[in-house]
Amino acid sequence: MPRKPSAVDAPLRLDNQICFAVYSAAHAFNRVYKPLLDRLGLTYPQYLVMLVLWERDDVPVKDIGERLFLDSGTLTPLLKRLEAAHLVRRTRSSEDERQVLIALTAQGHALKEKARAVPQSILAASDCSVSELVAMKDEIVALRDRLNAVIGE
Amino acid sequence: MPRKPSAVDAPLRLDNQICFAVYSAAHAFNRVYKPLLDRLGLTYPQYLVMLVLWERDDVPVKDIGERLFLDSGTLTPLLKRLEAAHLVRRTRSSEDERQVLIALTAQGHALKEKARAVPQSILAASDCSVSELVAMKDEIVALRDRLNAVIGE
DNA sequence: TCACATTTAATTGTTCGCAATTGAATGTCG
DNA sequence: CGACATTCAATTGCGAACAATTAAATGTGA
Repeated sequence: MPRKPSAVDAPLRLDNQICFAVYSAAHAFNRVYKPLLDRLGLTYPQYLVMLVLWERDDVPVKDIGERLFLDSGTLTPLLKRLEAAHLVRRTRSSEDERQVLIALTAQGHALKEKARAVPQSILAASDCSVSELVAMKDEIVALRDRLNAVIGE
Repeated sequence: MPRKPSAVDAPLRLDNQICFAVYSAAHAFNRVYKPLLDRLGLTYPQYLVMLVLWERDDVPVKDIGERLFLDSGTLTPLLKRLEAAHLVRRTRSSEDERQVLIALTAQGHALKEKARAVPQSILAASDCSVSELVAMKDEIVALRDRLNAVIGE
């Protein structure tokens, strides 16, 4: 009969790590998105920033960062690349000169229409019902929020 | 009464993206792991490599890559850093000189004992029962595998 | 008003992650 | 055996991600 793997080692086994499940799923998503986003000329993090801006633009960098859990060290160069691609404009706020406001250009707004094809393709690749995906998403968000609550306490 | 948000925009809303749930959960995990792994002198991806090697070492780079879904472009420099930290040894296989075998040093083996404290802390931070976490992990792995199946077809 | 703390982006340096390419070793087929 | 393809690791270049620091603008309290 097959030898049972040591029980004391179970907590350190790779396949028992939920963090690795999440980590590897994130990379899998990235690889599925890649060819879709190439057509839009966006990377995946850039796509996330555009999602935020398509909901509401003319917002400070900080707001985008809070929404995506990213800091200026990540966002500043990313936003400069979006500016170089003529998708956004970066302007100092006149009320508070510490803030840099990010606004969509006409091109940036227009890209939203091309982007509508993306979620459909992702749904198809997930090979899963919408309701199942929504349930999973809610569970993962709840876990994420519990993890974030522990940070900095 | 509050205006209902446009239904056509729902698929592009950030909070409806399961990919963003996964992406942001992965970053949240990373932030929770950071202080724990700092004590071991490891980054999170380095920790994953060590988990693989603690199960079985003296394996080629390729095997580690298949296990973690990473390629040599990521692993080669990472393994060189682990070697510089005296946790692994990198040796060309004599049977097949294309392969580089990764073996743990005594220090690398010893670090496993210190690492046993990590999963407990993560479980506590998750604020969730083991059975719930296992169920979520299995769902996420199944989704990941479906996504990976779509890639390259 | 003035010293001081806080906020906001930007910058620097290190480590991933991946595409694309290279070069050496090995396999395969005529 | 010999041309050819394949495999494997390493390399290069670019774009995140984050810690730590900096600098400027703003807020606060004596």
